[in-house]
Amino acid sequence: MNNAFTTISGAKRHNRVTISDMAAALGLTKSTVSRAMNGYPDISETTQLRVKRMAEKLSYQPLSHAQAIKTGRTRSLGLILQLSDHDAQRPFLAEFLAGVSAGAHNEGWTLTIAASENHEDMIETFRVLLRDGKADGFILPRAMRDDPRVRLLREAEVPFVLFGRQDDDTDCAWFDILGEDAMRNAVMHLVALGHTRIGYINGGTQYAYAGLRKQGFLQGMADAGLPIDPDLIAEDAVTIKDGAEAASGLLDSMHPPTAIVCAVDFAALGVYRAAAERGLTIGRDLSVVGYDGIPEGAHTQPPLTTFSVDNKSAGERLSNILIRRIRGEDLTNLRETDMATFLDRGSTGPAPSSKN
Amino acid sequence: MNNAFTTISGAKRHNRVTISDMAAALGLTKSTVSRAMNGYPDISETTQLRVKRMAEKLSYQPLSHAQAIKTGRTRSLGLILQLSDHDAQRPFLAEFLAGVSAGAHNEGWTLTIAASENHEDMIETFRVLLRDGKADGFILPRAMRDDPRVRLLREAEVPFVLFGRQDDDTDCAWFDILGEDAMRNAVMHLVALGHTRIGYINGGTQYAYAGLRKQGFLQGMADAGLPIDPDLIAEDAVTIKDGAEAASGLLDSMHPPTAIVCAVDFAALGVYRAAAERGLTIGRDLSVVGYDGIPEGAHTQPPLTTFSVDNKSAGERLSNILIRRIRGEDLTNLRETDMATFLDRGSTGPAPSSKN
DNA sequence: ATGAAAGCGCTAACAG
DNA sequence: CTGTTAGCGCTTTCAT
Repeated sequence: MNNAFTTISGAKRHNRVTISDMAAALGLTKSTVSRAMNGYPDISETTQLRVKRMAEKLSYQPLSHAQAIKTGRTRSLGLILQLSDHDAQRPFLAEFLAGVSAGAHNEGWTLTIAASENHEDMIETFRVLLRDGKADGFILPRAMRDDPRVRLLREAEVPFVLFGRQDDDTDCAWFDILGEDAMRNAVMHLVALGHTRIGYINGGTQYAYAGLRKQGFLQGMADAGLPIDPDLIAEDAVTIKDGAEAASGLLDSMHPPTAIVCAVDFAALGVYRAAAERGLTIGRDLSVVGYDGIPEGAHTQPPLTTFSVDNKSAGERLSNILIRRIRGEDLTNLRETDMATFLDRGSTGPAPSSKN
Repeated sequence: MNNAFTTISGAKRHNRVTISDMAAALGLTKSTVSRAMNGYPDISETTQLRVKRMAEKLSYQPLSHAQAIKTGRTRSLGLILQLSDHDAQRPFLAEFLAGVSAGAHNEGWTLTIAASENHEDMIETFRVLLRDGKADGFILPRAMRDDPRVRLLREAEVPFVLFGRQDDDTDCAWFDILGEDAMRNAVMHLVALGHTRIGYINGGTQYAYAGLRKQGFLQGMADAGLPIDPDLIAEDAVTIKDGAEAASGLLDSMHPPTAIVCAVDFAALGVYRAAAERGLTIGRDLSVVGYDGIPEGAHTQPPLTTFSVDNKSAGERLSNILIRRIRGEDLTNLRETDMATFLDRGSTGPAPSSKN
């Protein structure tokens, strides 16, 4: 261990300002400084201020590891990415991470991430991160209807926050986008254009969002007084391929739809593929609405109408909620939501040729 | 601070096995255990083994914060994502993270990531992470020809490893994919099919890869004895839009190419768009080769011929290199490379109609 | 309202 | 080779 790097990347590289420096500079003891920094009520207002000003001046920031050794907390958020998931997760990952990271950074926290290949792997990763105190709490993206991560963390009494909902969300803080509203609005939009035969391609059924979005679609149809044709509803499409297959089913049915609503953006891209194979022109023979996570620039053919989601601000809000929970606020029943943004790229009514 | 969560997520949640437990169980002192665990040579083979066995048995793992307080190192890799970058970074991010994370995890390390919006932001983030000892070293993705991050870390004497090359790579450990070979092979492949007018759309010029890949293309042309037509070479295309614009230029030139090689996959998708606008059928009127980062499932129209990159194993190797550097190995001049994988999806020779 | 003192889990001189 | 001792930077009783 006695080589160049040991010293270089070793301990007291840049003589950091420590709590002792603070104490000396202020003529107080370390313990007073500590309590003042942590806002204990038994320290006088005056001292609190004096200490905090000095911290500012000397740019003193308690070393999180040193704190962690006593408190067990390290000011770090954990995020475990599940990669066995379908590709759909990928396009918005960067934005989402940017948000989470920003939210953490603003409060002086950091983000520890790990990727897991499968379920056992994931559980194991959680355990290691917790055992070694690498994360004080977790952000759980892509909530599943009955999420095993939730069971695990609930039982371990570790703070967490969900991106998405739960069938049973007691004691869960969550944030979600109201995809059901988007789906309902999609229907209304298409109905206003004159469509009456509207298909629906749902997303991954193990996820909470699928049930909700489907409800939104059904609600929209009901609101418009349109009947539901089971032949025009497909489930569980999360990739382009899935979407293409589902769309093929709908388009080849006895009575094909003039418009298709997709719960997942990738599925919408699949609809394009299926339509092309059948010589159908999107925007004339068929209208497509996609719920959007794919960043604008990554689209070859963006759905004509889309509901885009601000994944970055979602990440930021999730960070904030989690940090507050870890700090001790009782947010076990916090529910926050955001709307997807409507974005029309020129969808049209049903083609005159379509005879329904 | 005195509420439910303080205790819950607080310190000695699960009574961890400490070095004292080890010492007691072994009838040794903490210091001996410590040195044995760290493989100091002044501890007898026998003891080393005894200690390590016991660690295994009790599943003792030194608490990284506690170590960090003395050593300054926390067994954590840093990764700062630059988001102002173009979208191209996004599709392979998940795979890349999976790799980095796996590489870290295998050695018992963790991954701390942060996102930065712009350059100042990034520098600031580096400083904070270093000052607070949140990362022992950094992985720098998307190496630029003359990378400011490299200057910063070199000067601060902090270990790092580059994904990509440097104009001046003295004292830099790096790993890179041989994109230049892929480009050269792309040309040879097209030439073998009978193409002679081959266009080239290069990637972001500030990145090291652009110069290299272009060289590879030129080399391929030279090897084939084909002349270079400057009209058939475009620069700096990293998005679909860029690619479409560049392709438009080439296709509308006096003497359009029968095939186009793209340094960046997104640009290849742009070529598809431009071709479609001109009524050209890919695979008949025009062949396209793309250097691939877009995961298979995320393609609407994958380039006919592609060189796909294993971003996951790249991440893994980068982790490993960095960890070894941090541990003190002198790898300042390590250069590792990998090949892109050739993947033909049925590209064809020039259309008979094209008269050149 | 503040200080003194002990200790968190670990490493690292210095002895012997 | 191993034990003794002294911290690292911070928090936290317990006094005062």
